[in-house]
Amino acid sequence: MKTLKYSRQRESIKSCLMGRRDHPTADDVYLTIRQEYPNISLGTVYRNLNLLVELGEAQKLSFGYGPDRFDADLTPHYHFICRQCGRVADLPLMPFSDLDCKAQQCCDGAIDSHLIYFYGLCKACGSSPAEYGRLPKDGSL
Amino acid sequence: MKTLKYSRQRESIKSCLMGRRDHPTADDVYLTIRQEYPNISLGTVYRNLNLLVELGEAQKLSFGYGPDRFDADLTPHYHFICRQCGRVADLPLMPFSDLDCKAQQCCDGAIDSHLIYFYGLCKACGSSPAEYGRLPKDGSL
DNA sequence: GTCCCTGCAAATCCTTTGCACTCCT
DNA sequence: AGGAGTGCAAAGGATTTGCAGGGAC
Repeated sequence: MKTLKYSRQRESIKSCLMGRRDHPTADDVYLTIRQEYPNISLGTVYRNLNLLVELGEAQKLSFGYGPDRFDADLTPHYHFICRQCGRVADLPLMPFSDLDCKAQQCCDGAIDSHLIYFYGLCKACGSSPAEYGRLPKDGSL
Repeated sequence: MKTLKYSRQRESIKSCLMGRRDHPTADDVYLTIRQEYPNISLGTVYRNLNLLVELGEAQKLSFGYGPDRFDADLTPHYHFICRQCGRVADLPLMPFSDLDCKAQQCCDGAIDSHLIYFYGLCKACGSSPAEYGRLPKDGSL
């Protein structure tokens, strides 16, 4: 088992992530941290974000559109993803505290957590559905 | 709006996906289809899998470990992912038919579906947790 | 004939990794 | 001193895309 050693960069990444309610990508975090530590590298950001996830201090959100997002908000909440513009929004309600227990009953392994993603069209996109529902190619996630 | 035109490849990809209960990656599908159409290209497989998803005839599963998976089983069921070995298993129970409605109440957009991922350690991995819970580097997903 | 679809290869995007060096402890 | 963490750059993996030719309608 490895021993964790303090690093300013990790501390900064952690507090950056905890301080925002949007769902930043690794690159978003990188751009922010760079204001304080201009020499930090994207690799370091990835390494530390992954570490935070492994330590259970953050969640990684992968919902199928664009790069992964990170979320330090560990209170029960779920996410809504717009199929068209890719926007990610919190859904504050529904603390399904017994969901893991229910799932456990039909599962061989030991469940410790779950993630729920809701998909649809956000208000802005609902009136103008794209062909096939394809996402735009620009980075407007 | 584009008009769809028939193609043998798309038909084969679709029936391949509908015929299997595992959760194949694009490459898995590619390797299978190649037995029937040795000249098919991976790009075509990706194009058609994405098309099937856009048409609502398949789901793309992105849960944060390894490449995306595809699933043509649209009946209500959720997935369990082993944090250590990356195995993906169906959880047959829990048809939360009212979940979208509940979520709709705290959401601006128009929800049309949801995906639930349960995480934990599968039976085989449960007895030997990895350091930090890191996944193995080999492709054993 | 027109336009969609394909195969191929190159390009792109995201993420991880090797290495030499630095910073904690 | 020892070893974990960093910056940099290169590598890696997954997915998309441009283009010329082939197939559906």
